[in-house]
Amino acid sequence: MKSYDYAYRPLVAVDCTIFGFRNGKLNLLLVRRDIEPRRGEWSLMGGFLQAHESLDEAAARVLEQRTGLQDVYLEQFKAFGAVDRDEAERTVTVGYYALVDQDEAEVQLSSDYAAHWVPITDVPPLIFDHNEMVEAALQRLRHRATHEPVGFELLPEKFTLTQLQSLYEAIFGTSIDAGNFRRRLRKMEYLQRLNEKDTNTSRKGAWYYQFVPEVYAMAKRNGADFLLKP
Amino acid sequence: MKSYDYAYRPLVAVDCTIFGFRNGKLNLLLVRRDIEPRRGEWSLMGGFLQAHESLDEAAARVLEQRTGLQDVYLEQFKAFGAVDRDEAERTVTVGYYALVDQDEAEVQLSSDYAAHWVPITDVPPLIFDHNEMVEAALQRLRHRATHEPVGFELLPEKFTLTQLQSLYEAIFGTSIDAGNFRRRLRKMEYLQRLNEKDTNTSRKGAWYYQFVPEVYAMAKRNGADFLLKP
DNA sequence: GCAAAAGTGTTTAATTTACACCCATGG
DNA sequence: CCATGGGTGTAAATTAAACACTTTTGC
Repeated sequence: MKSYDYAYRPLVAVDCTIFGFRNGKLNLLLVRRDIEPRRGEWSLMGGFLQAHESLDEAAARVLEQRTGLQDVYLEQFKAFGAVDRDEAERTVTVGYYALVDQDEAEVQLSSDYAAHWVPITDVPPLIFDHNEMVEAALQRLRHRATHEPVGFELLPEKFTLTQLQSLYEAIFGTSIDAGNFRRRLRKMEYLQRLNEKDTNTSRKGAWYYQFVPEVYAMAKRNGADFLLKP
Repeated sequence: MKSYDYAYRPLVAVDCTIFGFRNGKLNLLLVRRDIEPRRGEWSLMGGFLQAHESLDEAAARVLEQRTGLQDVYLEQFKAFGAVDRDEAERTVTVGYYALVDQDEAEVQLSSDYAAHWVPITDVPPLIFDHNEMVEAALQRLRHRATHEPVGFELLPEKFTLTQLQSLYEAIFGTSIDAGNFRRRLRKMEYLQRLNEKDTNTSRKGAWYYQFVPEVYAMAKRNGADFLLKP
């Protein structure tokens, strides 16, 4: 039974801004667009909403179809609805950003996806309003990363505090005092030090750490909250 | 020239969570729904996106058509896209919240709009996922109000510091130390004291203040930023 | 004069900041 | 033995929290 008798139905899409981290740089995963118009130009990964899925599910599906990645951190950040934003046909799109472990992602990414990582500091011109979307996604990521422990999604399971600092410096584009940064981390019981060192970058070796979601959940229930200002 | 050959086109709507402030209470403007299904039940103000307008424009139009209000603060906070959120037909809706001066709004609101203010602490069951939307809008308002000077949108042009404090207490549902609150405000040059007192609530009278956007814009360029934690 | 809201000041504790310093080790 | 990244400690400065205090004025 239909009660709404409106003719106007725009297309609805989702677009994913996919962040990765490697060698101290925050990166973005872009693809060459494979349909007209603008075939071959740089674009975020997107797709149209289907009848059987929610927006969140659509974003996860697009991500999996195009990269093979599952169970990644995904957050909606904004809907974009300018009349002419898509030159071919009116399309309202909902922007999501994803945080992936770039090392792991690389394994999944088969070459025919035509996907490429580019540093966030050097994003090429993208189709439509995608550059604007990237900017909005980054802003949201910055905010989320200061207030919630989502940064870990960009790192491997095991990471050193120096890596973590480097990540935050990349996200915020600033440099951080190592002493102060580490002191704050030391108070977070949900950051568990492992009995293993990373000896790749120094003679002394750096302890590996691990984020333990269960401990964080408990700390949160007790009123503690995550805060890492740049 | 159409390049996309997809059949699935959901309806796209916008819904407005309208906040007002009166007598120390943060309120929400609700309407009785005037179409089936769920005719007569409490609902946010919404409407369908039209061909010629952006999402932002649609939200402003819906607000004006239903309340007569123009030039109000409107911010998009989230898109909602669960498959069955609207029982009649698949509809993706984009949530906006509005901040209005309730005194001014009351003048505009003609009675046949069937609109009613209810305190945010006592929101009745709403249709579909509208209660969830209200919760999300409130969260966003709380965040915005701590980091940007948007609270003033809920007050008349001239207001006292006591009113401002009461507003923040209502937004956050906490009580605030008057001394500390005022000390922080004293440092904000863009809060200008007028040569006029409000004598309605005390024998001594309280100075009226005014928010001066130009001065704030300049302060912001110089790196100052607004911060009012609850 | 006194109640009650408006408004100021002061003391103490907690955080932040900047930096100096020690540690471990492969070459 | 020393250069280098890893890691700790601390003093000074800033900010936040709690609360005592003064001011004004209609009744």
